[in-house]
Amino acid sequence: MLQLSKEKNPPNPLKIIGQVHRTFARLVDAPLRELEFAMGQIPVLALLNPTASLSQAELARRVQVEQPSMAQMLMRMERDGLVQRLPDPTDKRSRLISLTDKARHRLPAGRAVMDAVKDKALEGFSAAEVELLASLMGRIQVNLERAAALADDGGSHT
Amino acid sequence: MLQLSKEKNPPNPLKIIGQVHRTFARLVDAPLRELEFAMGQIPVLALLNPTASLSQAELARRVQVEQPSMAQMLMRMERDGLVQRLPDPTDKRSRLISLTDKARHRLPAGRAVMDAVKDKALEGFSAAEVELLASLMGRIQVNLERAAALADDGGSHT
DNA sequence: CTTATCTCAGGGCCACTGAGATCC
DNA sequence: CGGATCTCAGTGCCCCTGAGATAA
Repeated sequence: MLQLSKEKNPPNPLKIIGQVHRTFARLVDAPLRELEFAMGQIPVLALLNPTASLSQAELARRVQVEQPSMAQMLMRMERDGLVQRLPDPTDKRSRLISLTDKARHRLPAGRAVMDAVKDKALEGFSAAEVELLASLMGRIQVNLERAAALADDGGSHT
Repeated sequence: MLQLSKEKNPPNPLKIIGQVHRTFARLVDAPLRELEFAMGQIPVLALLNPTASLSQAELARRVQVEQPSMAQMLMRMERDGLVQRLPDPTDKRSRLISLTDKARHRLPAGRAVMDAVKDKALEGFSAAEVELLASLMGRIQVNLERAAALADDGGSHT
């Protein structure tokens, strides 16, 4: 049971990625909550910033979420006065989503929260290391998205 | 406003970490579901594997979750026949959690699912790159946990 | 009495599937 | 008609706080 050998288990980056994500989320949650933001909303807010008007379907595509998931999130955001949905003059099915003044004013503070925790996370990293990390993570994301695409339309043909 | 320059925005690894985590979760979710596992349960199963008996509080500490969160997760796992709670003979408050045969039998398959997607994610990575990535991520996790600890007990004394 | 363990109650977020209405 | 857009209804998972019961 001693296992003195220097833990030769191959390191598992995916595992640590999960932990980092959760810890980051926990740190960012409370301060964002005070701005009436939630972490998952930040990408949506960024897409609409400052005066863009996108449809629900378009937002879902960009954030890579199913449409009902996006609908639900926009409901919460509308409830909290962050976005408004205006009828699309060119397509009666669709409504165009845009930021409210409130969201526009608070978004910088939200970004600041995210950045502050990000900076803490990257403390002690050189610019080169940050770039290297981003590059490695980017490759992983590409790999996973390819696998996800295959699972979607390639998994059914047999 | 054109910003033709090749997006010189400093790369943000934390952002990509979130995306990777979500994509990974989506890929792993369906196959795990068939084994009646959920992704968040894997760490718990691993801690109990193969014949450990831990208390709810201990599990919560190890997985870094609040106790009621762990209680709820264990409820789902007990409902699905993955764990059992036996009275702790030495402490009448506590119950000791352990794996059922079913969970023990299926855990290897669950691990295989995780590993397969992990391998896809790391396709094209050299062993050195994997190790490097794990090391960088490990440093981030240390930084974030330090920040979390400060936020907990250091944030109240002023 | 203080502390630890667990339960109960309630809330919030994020994500999904399936079924339908409406409009292009 | 086929396809796109959005809504509605129902599920599931994971996480949290706050308030209590009970035992160490």
